[in-house]
Amino acid sequence: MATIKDIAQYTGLSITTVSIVLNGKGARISKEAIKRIEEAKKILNYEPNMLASSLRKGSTNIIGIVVSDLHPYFIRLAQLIERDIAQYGYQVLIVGSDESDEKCEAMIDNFINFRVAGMVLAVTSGLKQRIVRLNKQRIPFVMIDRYFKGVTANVVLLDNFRSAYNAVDFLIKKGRTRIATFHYDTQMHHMQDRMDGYKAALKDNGIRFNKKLAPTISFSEANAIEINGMIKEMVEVYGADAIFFQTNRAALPGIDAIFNLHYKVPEQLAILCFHDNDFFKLVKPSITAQCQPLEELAKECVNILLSEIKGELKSKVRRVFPATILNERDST
Amino acid sequence: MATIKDIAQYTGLSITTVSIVLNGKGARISKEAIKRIEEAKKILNYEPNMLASSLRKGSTNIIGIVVSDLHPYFIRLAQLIERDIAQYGYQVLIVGSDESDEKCEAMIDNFINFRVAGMVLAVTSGLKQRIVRLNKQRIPFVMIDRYFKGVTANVVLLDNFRSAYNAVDFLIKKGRTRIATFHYDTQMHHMQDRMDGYKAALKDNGIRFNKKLAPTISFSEANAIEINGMIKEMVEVYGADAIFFQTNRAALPGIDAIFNLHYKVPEQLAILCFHDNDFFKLVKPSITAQCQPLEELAKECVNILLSEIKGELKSKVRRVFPATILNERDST
DNA sequence: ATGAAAGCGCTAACAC
DNA sequence: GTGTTAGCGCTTTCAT
Repeated sequence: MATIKDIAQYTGLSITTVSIVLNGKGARISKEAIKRIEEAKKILNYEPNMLASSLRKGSTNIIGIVVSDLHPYFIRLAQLIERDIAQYGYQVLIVGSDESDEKCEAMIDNFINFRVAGMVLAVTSGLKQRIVRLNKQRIPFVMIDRYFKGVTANVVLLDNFRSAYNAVDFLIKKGRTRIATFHYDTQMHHMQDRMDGYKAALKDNGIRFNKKLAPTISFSEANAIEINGMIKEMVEVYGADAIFFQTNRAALPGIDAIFNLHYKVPEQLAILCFHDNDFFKLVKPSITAQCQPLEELAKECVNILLSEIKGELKSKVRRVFPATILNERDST
Repeated sequence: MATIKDIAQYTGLSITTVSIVLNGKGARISKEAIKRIEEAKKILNYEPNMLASSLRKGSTNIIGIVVSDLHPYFIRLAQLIERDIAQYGYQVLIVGSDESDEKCEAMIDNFINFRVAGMVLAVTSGLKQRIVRLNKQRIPFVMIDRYFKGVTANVVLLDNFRSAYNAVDFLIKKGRTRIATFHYDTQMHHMQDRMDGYKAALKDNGIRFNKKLAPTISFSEANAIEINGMIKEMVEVYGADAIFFQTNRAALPGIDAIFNLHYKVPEQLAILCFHDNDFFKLVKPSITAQCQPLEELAKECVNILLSEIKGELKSKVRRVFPATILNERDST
């Protein structure tokens, strides 16, 4: 593949001149030289080698995003981040770890090895030590949605406690008293916050927390058969009159189960999901869900990242975004 | 950030020795040296610089995937490709062009600038010349799903003609005679193939093609209001008794419209989609859709890419995958 | 078993 | 306006 050296030889100019022109800093170079260089570039099918230029410059213009899963929520977030940060000349690359600690860590390492300018991380639960080490490595990064207690780092997240609280409170105000949910077998604080919000809303409304209405399931995978059985038990044995799905990974098989069991929604059983989805308005009855302030999350990520890259950030930032609005539909 | 030079200084060994050990080729290096190097690596928080090593080696281990849109179909495909090609030591990076020619071309350029080992491309319609140039640049790549007539390149795709043919034939066998669809305003051959399959199935069953039942809409964006109006006209003016959605971008607002218009599905109007979606079985009535041989597509992509990278491919390959199976549900 | 040195393609400080 | 040169961090050939 052609190099600037080839262009220099072809045009009879020096490497420097070629480099200056190719980088658009050709103000002080003669029109004649510029023309010849542009011509040679086309003819030789020149493609700049970012490995070389980034190595030399000591940095890339890439922002690496590692998310736990490539679901629509994170894809959308990445697109918003991309849109915002493109103005500053950065490109965005997104990878998904499938909730695997090993993959997540490997992906972070890969980004570092490629000397990305910064990272946005929605990490898996086992990454605490890696995040601590990231700080030592002085690499600009922002955690998103997920964080670790006792670890100082920039973090941007939803108010998971408040969102869950509001959701459950909403159901109670609608007259529901036996609100079921799934408890996830994870150490991730964002999930614990949601569970705490659920419990707090019950308590503030004088309803006792009932463990039978919050059975534990796997966070990283949804076993449809297991979920089906649990829902049947919640409703038929423990009299659940509403289900609050904290994740869509469980909501999809869950809603499928509810429909197959032919419970009357919302009369017998109300449904409310933490995250919205395009299809929730298509389903009959349509599903009530919360909608997240993704734009603000993205904007804040970009702000923090840019300050961190420029070295303007004196101390780490923690931003929590207000509880989410409810898209009320037929299921509640 | 620490370099191998730092490790060399710290351990008192040479750069060469450190490099050999860090690359796991330390068979001929003393245990003692290896131990000291591993230790220094931890203490100094060393991270290899891929920019430098790739520059030196002349290649990266990255496979770049550019897709027209980050929807579930391509995400899934990318995951399958990743799984298959990881065994050969490659990593996968996926980006979406949002059906924009400029972004698509810029993303390909970026990958080339980073000297990816190969690319998988589902390009936008204006990229014909760029693909021609890619061939000249001798970069290993495989086109997927989308291709250009008259351009020699590796391509792996669904049998779009056959799939559409089978879908429409299926509807006819079910007794439908006035099958509507949307015609897309794009030059992409994969879409034209689908349209041709639609027409051929009608013809083979003795049904005349009716332009009123195949109005033209934008390929890259779905205007819900426009689609709503068109469906109303198809059904109420031109008596459509079935709709074949060739893309899910149109299917989502389309199905929404059908439900809102309260047509009886499938009695009055049958629905069939080219691509499946997790939610199609949740919707009432559930939506019949085709399912694509994604595993095979991914596997073939990987095979071709690996051969191309190794330089084993004598001539370009074109692989068309058999018509897709139908997931029959309540909407037909 | 270990080291010296060249060079991958590029940028930038400096010289003319 | 244009050229010379050093060096980014690494791998690899060739010595020792």
